[in-house]
Amino acid sequence: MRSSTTLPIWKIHDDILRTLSGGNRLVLVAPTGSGKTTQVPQMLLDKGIAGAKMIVVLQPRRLAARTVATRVAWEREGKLGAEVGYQIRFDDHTSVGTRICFVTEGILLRWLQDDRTLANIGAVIFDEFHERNLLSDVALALVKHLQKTQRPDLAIVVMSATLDAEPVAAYLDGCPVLISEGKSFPVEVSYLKMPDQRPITVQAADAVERIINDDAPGDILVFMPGRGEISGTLDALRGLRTLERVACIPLHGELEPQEQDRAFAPNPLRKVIVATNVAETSITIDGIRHVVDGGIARVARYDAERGIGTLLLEPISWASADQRRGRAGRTAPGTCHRLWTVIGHKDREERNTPEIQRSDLAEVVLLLHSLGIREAATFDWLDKPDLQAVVRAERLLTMLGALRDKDLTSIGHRMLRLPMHPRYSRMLIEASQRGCVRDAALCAALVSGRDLLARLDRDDVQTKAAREIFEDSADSDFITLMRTYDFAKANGFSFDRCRSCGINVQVARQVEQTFQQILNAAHQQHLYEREPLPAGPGKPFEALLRCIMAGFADQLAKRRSPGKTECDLTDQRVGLLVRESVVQHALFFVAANLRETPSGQTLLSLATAVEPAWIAEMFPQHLGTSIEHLFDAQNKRVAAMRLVRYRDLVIEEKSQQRELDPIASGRCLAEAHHAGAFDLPLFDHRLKQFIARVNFVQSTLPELEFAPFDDTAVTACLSRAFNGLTLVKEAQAAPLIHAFHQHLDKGMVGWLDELAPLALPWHGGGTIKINYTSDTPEAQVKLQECFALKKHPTLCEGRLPVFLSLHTPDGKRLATTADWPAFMTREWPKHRQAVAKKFPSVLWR
DNA sequence: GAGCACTGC
Repeated sequence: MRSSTTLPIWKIHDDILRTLSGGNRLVLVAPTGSGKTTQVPQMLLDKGIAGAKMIVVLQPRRLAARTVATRVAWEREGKLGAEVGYQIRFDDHTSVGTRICFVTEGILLRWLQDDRTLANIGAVIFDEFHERNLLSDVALALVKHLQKTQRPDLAIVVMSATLDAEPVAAYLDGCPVLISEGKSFPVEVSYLKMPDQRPITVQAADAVERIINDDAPGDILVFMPGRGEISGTLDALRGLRTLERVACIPLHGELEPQEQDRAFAPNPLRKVIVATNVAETSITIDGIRHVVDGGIARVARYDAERGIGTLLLEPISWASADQRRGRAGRTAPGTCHRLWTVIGHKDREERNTPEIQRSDLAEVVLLLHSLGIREAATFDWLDKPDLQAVVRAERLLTMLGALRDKDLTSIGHRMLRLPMHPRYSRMLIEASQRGCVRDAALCAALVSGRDLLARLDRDDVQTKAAREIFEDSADSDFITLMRTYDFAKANGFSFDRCRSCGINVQVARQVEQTFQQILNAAHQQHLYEREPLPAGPGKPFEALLRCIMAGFADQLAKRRSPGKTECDLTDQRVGLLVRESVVQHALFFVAANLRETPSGQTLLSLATAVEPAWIAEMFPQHLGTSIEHLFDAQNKRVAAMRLVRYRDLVIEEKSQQRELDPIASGRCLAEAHHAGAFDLPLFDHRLKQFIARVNFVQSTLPELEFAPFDDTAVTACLSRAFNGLTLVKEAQAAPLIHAFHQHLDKGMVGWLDELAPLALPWHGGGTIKINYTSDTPEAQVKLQECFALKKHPTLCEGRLPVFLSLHTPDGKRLATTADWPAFMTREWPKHRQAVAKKFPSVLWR
């Protein structure tokens, strides 16, 4: 055996084994360089912790699973795949004798479906758990559940590189926590002295310049949120004011492997690597001594309310910043330059939002159902998912036919055996009915990984032209992808031929593998038996288009007008079809991809043209027909329409003027008026006074129970007035007051005249008019006529005074009063002299 | 008139 007992983790070797001999759970905090990944599984094996069973080590990435397994097999001087093996997608290096097996998270979840008790596994080790991936959270929850129910002998070890172990330990019912040293070097952290408003790219280039001019040796790693910012930083680095020449290298996930290799390869010049989050977790580069941290990252979030994903620029958490800092101390002491202030640091989140709280949960909820867990929302999670997200997942699974009343259906059972999102597995099941399994499997494979086609630069006409040969159908963007794959395959996945069309060869190869795997799985599920249906009179690919619709019917979009990209979706959602889509003309399509931009627009992509009739055939339960009266603004009239809706989205409308309903038509006109579609000249002062008087009496004497007028009541009265009418012209000529009187109970109109009369008797046998349409009832009176008043005039049986607006003989308002006698004694003396002087001909008291 | 980090069966 090639012993590695000098690694720091060996210092707690005895503690680890004592804990696991006495109990079945352990949380192990061990930073990078401790040797935990390679050593802990061997310790468990040599001590016999798992008995004769297998020790499984969960890895978040395929590459890590393979390299670590290789390393451990070498240390134990065995052949890879014998005592020590690994299994990842497309690659199984295990045998009956395998005792330590490194697997990716998806593999363990597959195993769980094949054997709910994991009968041949004695210990599960969760490595890099601090990353909090969706599937590792799910796996831990399920393994804990299993341990508590059928497998108390199963050992669980959660390994985390950060000290933040308390929540996991508490989740595992307060299990022991052991802490190991790492083998890393101190990293000196510095912050901005004050906030800097310049672009982050420029700031980063400045920081790089300072490091170089300080004569601090070693390579530099710069963190940026995305490709745009990376190239911006590289541009800024070209203006570097240093004597030393450096090699500036971009690094992000979309690069071809050989391009990524530049970051690892030795370089005669000092390397300045400008990277996305890949360099935070997935990729480790030796020799980095300095980190420049822009402090922001693109984070995927999921709006469960609307079922739309977003990619947001967000400040990174403390946990992320610490992880990034650590990248500078792997081989020697280093420095970390944070492009934010100490104050700004305090405002940041402590840790990242676990992926389970920002994901579409359809696949997870389906998996849980298959394991007999019907209530995903209240399951025993480390961090609970959003209830809305669970509800949405269940709704989707129900639409897809995988669940019925929360029970797994036979369709659901078959969907579970297919390694893909339930939308696509549903599509495959549909394909088996329509004889296009091959095409559907290819479509699923095409979207299973990274993008097959690289994003086009705005001005890259050459690639754009080369790509147009793939766009031979305007019916689906999937067909374009299929053509692209055909091309790559026909050209033997040649790097050069593919790249000139912007095809990512690596992805194309992966698609080929995925495609074969899916076909095999489909075959095992007997999804391959039906003969292709004879091609009907429909479109080419019609069967496939229908299958795609089966998976995405809830993302049906209706173009607002031909040639435009604005679309209406169900649930009042609105979206824009992306420009690159080939589906630029179809009135209806389903979008396999919905996402929201930071500016709040919903973008629809991966579109497939569909016919409304297909929806009617496939989802009759979501269809509703109704005669509705719609206001036709153009012709200024009511139109009776027969509407067919898929959920709330109108997919068919037909004029049905003969079935016009007089009451509905009147209501439609009234509502159109309320929405401001036309004016009503007969909605005059008299009517407004009537409404105001009723409301006035109601608020002053509520015990009389006058029915007040709000918007709804007004619209109801207008509906009555417009009963049987269809044209705006008719509505405008219709008498209204009677319909408003009917709003009150019989006899109340007369009563109203007493309580809130239109006019009050006045000095010398005349009357004064009362205006009720302002806040309080008010009358304009001549000041000199008021001197005859004994009492202030009132309304509502003396309950409220009329506001008297007192006017001088020239018509100007002098004052307002609700209490004339008081005005006479207190206010009038102040005005008297000036008024008398101005109007000497009047006799003033 | 517009846009995108990273994984995994």
